[in-house]
Amino acid sequence: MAPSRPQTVAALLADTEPFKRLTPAQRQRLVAASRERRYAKGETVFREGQPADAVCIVKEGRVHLIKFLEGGQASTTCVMTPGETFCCLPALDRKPYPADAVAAADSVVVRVPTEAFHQLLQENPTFLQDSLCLFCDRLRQVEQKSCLAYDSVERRLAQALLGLSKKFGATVPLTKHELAELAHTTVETTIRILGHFRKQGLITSARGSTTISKPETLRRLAGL
Amino acid sequence: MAPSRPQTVAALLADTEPFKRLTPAQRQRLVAASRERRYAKGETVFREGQPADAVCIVKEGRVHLIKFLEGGQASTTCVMTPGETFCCLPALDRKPYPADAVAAADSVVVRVPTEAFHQLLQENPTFLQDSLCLFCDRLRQVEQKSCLAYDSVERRLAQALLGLSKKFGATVPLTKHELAELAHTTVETTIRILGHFRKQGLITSARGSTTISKPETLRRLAGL
DNA sequence: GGGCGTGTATGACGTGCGTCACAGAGTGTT
DNA sequence: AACACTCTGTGACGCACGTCATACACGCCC
Repeated sequence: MAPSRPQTVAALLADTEPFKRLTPAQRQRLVAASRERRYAKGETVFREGQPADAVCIVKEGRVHLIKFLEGGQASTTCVMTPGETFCCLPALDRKPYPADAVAAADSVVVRVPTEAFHQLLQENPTFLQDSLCLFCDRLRQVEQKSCLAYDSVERRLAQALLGLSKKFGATVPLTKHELAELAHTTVETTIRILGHFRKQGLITSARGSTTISKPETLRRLAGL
Repeated sequence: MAPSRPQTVAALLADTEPFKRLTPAQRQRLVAASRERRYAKGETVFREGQPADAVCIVKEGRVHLIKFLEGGQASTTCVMTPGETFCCLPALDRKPYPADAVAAADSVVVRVPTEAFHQLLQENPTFLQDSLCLFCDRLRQVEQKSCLAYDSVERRLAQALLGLSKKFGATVPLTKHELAELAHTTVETTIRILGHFRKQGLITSARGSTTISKPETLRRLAGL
């Protein structure tokens, strides 16, 4: 069997936006051009400012998109899980990657060359339309999120947990440190506030994971 | 002369993104469908959640895009000046307006019906491409900005001033209250920090405006 | 076993900035 | 002139949260 396992990749694409509505033949063209790569935990997939040579899809593991603020403080803007596509933005406007991408666990990533993606955009108005809608959604999300930035840490943490539970289910496999980077705060504050949540019976917490026991109450607390 | 002054509107469109590269005939079609309206200071152009019936271009005055946070606190996300187009997002995905738009001064706004805009998108791949690029830029901007949210108020104010000076020149005609809403802070803190800037000779300030005297130093302070 | 790195936890301390209270200066309106 | 309203400015106070120090539990490697 070939190391790139093309049939599996095709199945992955068939199930992820914006590739869902492509014909099998079109998908096959992308698959043929794309390559699969394994990243060890902590390894960098790409860096902010690099020319964007590929659109990426997570196949296994977990990849974090990270921005570095003034003073070197890391802030993860997004947690990508299997089946999620990231950075089609550069494929549309051919500008560099807007953030760092780092494997937060041992991961497998499918890389579709920007060229192939872009060519398909030109040829296929439906694909263009779908990509566009994906983008509009993303823009709305980001605008929404930038409003939450001014909430209290308690709220941001509650929202981070709820967002992650959509991807992972009730138990979220992130360390407190990773949660802190997501909620733009420090580990200490994160631990303290999760402590409050625990005392209220909203969550239970273990080494490397925290599980939500009362999502409703947490949602109220998050202001949603 | 007709009250909508079509020839002036055409000239306006010819000079603003994403309409620049349209042919005069195509622009004329948009102009014919669009309407000009005057808004008094404080008047609402549209509200968040309303169906988006028009793409708007500021012709005179100043329009603020405003989000209301939990607790009713207003936060202006964007200051639109003459020649700027706002809310093409809903024209692309046909979803509601994502924010309130309020005239911050007596203003004149050209409203291009979403339908006309959308139809042109379908017919004209170049126009679609240009709109797309405008969007990608906007997405990058917003992502950038959402990082700045976690900076100190001092930095956010410095950045707000510098950003505004690109549109208005050295003297920025906003009240301290408006600056506060832009930097997501309170009037009191804004006044205090502008006070520091003034003592350092970076700015001078008057009723309803502040003028930047040392943009370089301010830029350093803003971390840019 | 003993070291070492990482994740979790808790306390003490300082501070940026929001909140409240008050006041003068400018502008418009009757 | 008198009043109301907005804009600007200053001081006092409190609190959420960042910073620093310390400690213990767990896994990994020699």
